[in-house]
Amino acid sequence: MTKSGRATLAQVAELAGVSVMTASYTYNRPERVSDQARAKVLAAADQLGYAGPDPSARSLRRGSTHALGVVMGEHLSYAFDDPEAVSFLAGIADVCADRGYAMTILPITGGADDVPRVKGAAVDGYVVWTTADDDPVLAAVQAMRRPAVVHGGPAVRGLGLVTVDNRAAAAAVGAAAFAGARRPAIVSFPLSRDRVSTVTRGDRITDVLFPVTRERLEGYRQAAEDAGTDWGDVVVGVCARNDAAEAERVAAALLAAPDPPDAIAAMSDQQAAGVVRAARDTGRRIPDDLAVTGWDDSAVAASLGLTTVAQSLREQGAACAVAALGRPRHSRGAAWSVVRRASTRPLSGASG
Amino acid sequence: MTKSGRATLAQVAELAGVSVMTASYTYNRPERVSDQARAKVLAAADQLGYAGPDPSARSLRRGSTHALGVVMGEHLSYAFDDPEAVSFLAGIADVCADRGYAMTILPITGGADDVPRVKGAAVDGYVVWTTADDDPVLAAVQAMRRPAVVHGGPAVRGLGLVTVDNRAAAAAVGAAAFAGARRPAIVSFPLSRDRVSTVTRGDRITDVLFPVTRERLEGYRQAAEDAGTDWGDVVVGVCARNDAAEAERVAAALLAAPDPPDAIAAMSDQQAAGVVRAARDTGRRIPDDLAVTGWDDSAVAASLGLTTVAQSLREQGAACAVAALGRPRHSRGAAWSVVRRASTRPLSGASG
DNA sequence: CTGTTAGCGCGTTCAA
DNA sequence: TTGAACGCGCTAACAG
Repeated sequence: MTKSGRATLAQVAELAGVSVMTASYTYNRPERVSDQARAKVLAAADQLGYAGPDPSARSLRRGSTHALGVVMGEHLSYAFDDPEAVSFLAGIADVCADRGYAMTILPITGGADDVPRVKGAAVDGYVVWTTADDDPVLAAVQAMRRPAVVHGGPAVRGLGLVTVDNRAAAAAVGAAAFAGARRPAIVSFPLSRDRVSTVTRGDRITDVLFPVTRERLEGYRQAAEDAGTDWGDVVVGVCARNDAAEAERVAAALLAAPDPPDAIAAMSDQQAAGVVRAARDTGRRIPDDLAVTGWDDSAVAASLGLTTVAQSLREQGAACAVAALGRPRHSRGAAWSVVRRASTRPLSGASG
Repeated sequence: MTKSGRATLAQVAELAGVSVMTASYTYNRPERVSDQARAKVLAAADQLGYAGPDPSARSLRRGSTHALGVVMGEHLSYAFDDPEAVSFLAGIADVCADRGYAMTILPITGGADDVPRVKGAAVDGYVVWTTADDDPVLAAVQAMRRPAVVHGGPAVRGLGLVTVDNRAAAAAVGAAAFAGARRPAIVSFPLSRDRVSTVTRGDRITDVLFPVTRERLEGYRQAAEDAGTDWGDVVVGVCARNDAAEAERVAAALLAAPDPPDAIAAMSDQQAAGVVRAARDTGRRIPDDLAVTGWDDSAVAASLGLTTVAQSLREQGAACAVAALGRPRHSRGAAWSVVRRASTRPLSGASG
């Protein structure tokens, strides 16, 4: 036994009276070892309480860990509070379980030691959940020179990217949200990692560092302008997180303003659910008094009858994992579609 | 560079014109190296594209990985479909993020190679999600001789255990479920890992290999007998998984029987939600025609007004992680309580 | 089928 | 403050 109380393969071999390689083969290529030798090795291992080759030593020797690193952005524990993030993880898990890879979720907290933590994890590749352009974790992943895929964005040189066309999807669902509306508004994800929550107007928004948020805002802007409203007249409630409760508060604030919106495009079904609650609390009917759209087509969208963007985070997670375990290819273009339900007004026939 | 295209610390040291240890100190104890030497090392590292010490080599040398292994039982991807399991993972994530540990979820599939997969993961300790007495993964974890904690059960020699007193909690919530009932029934988790779904009676159930299921059945049995019903007269619908849709089908079957139940105790709020749907579909009022109880006090319990057992899987996950990262102590006795809502009949004043 | 050699990349130890 | 040697535990490659 070593000082740590753990037996080594060499000790097992010695006790069994065989060479170390015979012992190693017993675990790695049992068919190449005589039954007799194998039995001796296993008996010795049993006697010493040897549980098999040490995984770290094996990884060092083999040059691969059989583990996929997952970087969930900001604070790790939030990932499990966001149902869409959980779907994404499920997709990764599907692939990992299938290929026998461990799924190593890296402990991001938003603090200064995120980078050493990412660099210190023994993994063969990385999947990075949507983050901001200036997230230092991206450079850390890039520096590791292993296969890596970013979900959502930003695009990073050398890393793969799996995402839907957020701008086009936002324009499409925004068209449904803002059809026949005179005062369109937006409930948005945060603009940058400092996650300040604020109410502003379209033309006062600059420096959006989360690419997903930026692209969706661009799509909504186009939809608003197509519907005849200036971007400067579109009120945007920016939330700190993707969360129904906060969206409800922000929506309540918007609806209490002197010139309240009659259509709100949110960035997730969670947020849209909060908007719906705020609308009901102020006695508004949906969609007549307020049209609402979400994003993701989750269970809550179906139950509330929300018009939304359907996409499969689970499939996207799986695609990320597959790419990160092989050659990452830039594969812009996950599937999406707009699901029209009763939370929006009918589109007017012609656009003129 | 090595053949794998990756620079080593030795190469960095050579290029920088310093010894390997100076380069190593640059990364591990920067304060012990002169600014000058450190600058040379970092410049060389930059030039070679060296991303820092190799995690596997470092783990081997240090004897620790800074990663916590998580074994989620059966098929890994189901874990993300069960909201309570996700809460549990969130609790583990809280602790891991706090202590800078990676959270390595091991790829269990229910197949023969689960054991090598568990033994092959480079982790410092294990948290094992509730499983069956005969799950070979338990012996594998035990053989690793590292700190390990089982959630729920079974109790394994040498491993910690974090759980509520399922028997007592089931007896308590069962008392609420079966108060004033003449034909109590149960919707149960699976009995063993083969997960057969079946409808049976209490006295025909033997060999329950999932200890959590077994203990809850014992508690429900006590509650049924206290309410004056023989265990042999209690119908038990066994589901293959913890899932609202399956519970709904099973409940529908129970309710369609000649002598249908007037009270159903389920084993999760998910299941109870399915039972509620089945009850509504057959025009039953709750609790007058059918009393229903769940377990977990999740969001759905509140929204449906379910009487249920409150426990915090998140806290239990955190407790498991803390124990698995330190000395595991047998700590039976996570907190629980019964939350009474409108899905059950009032308890009769006296018992007699 | 079994053994020998030679490291994988790093960090502790001890000496300078 | 820096350096040299050694081994963490294992396995690929090559004999025999």
